[in-house]
Amino acid sequence: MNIGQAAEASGLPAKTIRYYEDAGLISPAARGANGYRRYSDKDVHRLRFLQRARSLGFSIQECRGLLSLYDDQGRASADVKAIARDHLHDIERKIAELESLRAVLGDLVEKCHGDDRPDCPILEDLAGSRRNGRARRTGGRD
Amino acid sequence: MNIGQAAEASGLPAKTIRYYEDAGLISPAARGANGYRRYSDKDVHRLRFLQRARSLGFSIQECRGLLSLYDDQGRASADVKAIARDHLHDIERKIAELESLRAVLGDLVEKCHGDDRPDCPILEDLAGSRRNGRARRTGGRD
DNA sequence: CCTTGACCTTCCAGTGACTGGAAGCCTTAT
DNA sequence: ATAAGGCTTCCAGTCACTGGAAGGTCAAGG
Repeated sequence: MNIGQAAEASGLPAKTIRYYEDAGLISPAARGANGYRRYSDKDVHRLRFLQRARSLGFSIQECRGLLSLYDDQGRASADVKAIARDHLHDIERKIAELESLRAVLGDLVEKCHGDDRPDCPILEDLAGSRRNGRARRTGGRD
Repeated sequence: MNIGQAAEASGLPAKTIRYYEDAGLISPAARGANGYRRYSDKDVHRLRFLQRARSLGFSIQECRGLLSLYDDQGRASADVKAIARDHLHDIERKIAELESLRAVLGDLVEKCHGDDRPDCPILEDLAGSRRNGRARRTGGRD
């Protein structure tokens, strides 16, 4: 099948499939006499693997690792688990960060009366007038 | 003061300050006879505003809006609140997405025994063998 | 006066993972 | 013949920086 069908079947845009080829995630597709890429069911299976892995938030690098383990019949499941667990921790860290942002922002949004008057606790916080309850940490970068 | 001091005082890297100037977030800094940028306390205050807003996850576009409201004495706090609330909703959407990922991944990680044998529920899931409890949706993009 | 080092300048390239678009070839149907 | 739709390549843009190269400036020390 051509790239369009492979895209349809895998759930990945054709552009993304070409990109994955460029990026070395998949080996260069076979070509027909007209120069079009041709995909087998096996290729599509691999593309779907990628689609699923990406939808779970694995990076391209992680997908590389997962695919190479998938191909390796002698793999240790511990290696797969390690990749997944690392990724899980990443996600948990991001959730924690976002929840802290949500707490602060939710607070500020709640405090702002949101009418046509100009005074606004949100701007006051941003401007660094720290005489509203919330403590301000210096530093504290990612 | 020079850009180094301004960076120190605002918590933003010098590179970022130059970038903000380029991006039109702040007006071009005054220059000394040597061509160095010079910053007043007022400039630093603005930089700190940006630092704080960015640390709350506001995009550059949103910072533009917040700054212009900050400058506008006749603003309506409702406009500030709208920006903040939109951003809050963004954050909440992201949290929800990540939590759903966490649920799936946590499940998979838990199921994988993680030893030196090759069979692995994580890879099975990615490969689309859907005979492990979890239902699979087709589509379901962002 | 010269050097060293820290600081500043500009400009260009790279990040991650695509996405959009231009310019042009291939195929099929009318 | 022509129009459509699909395919090809390549280039640029996204977002918010970040790193690095090449070079100018400044203060201190020998």
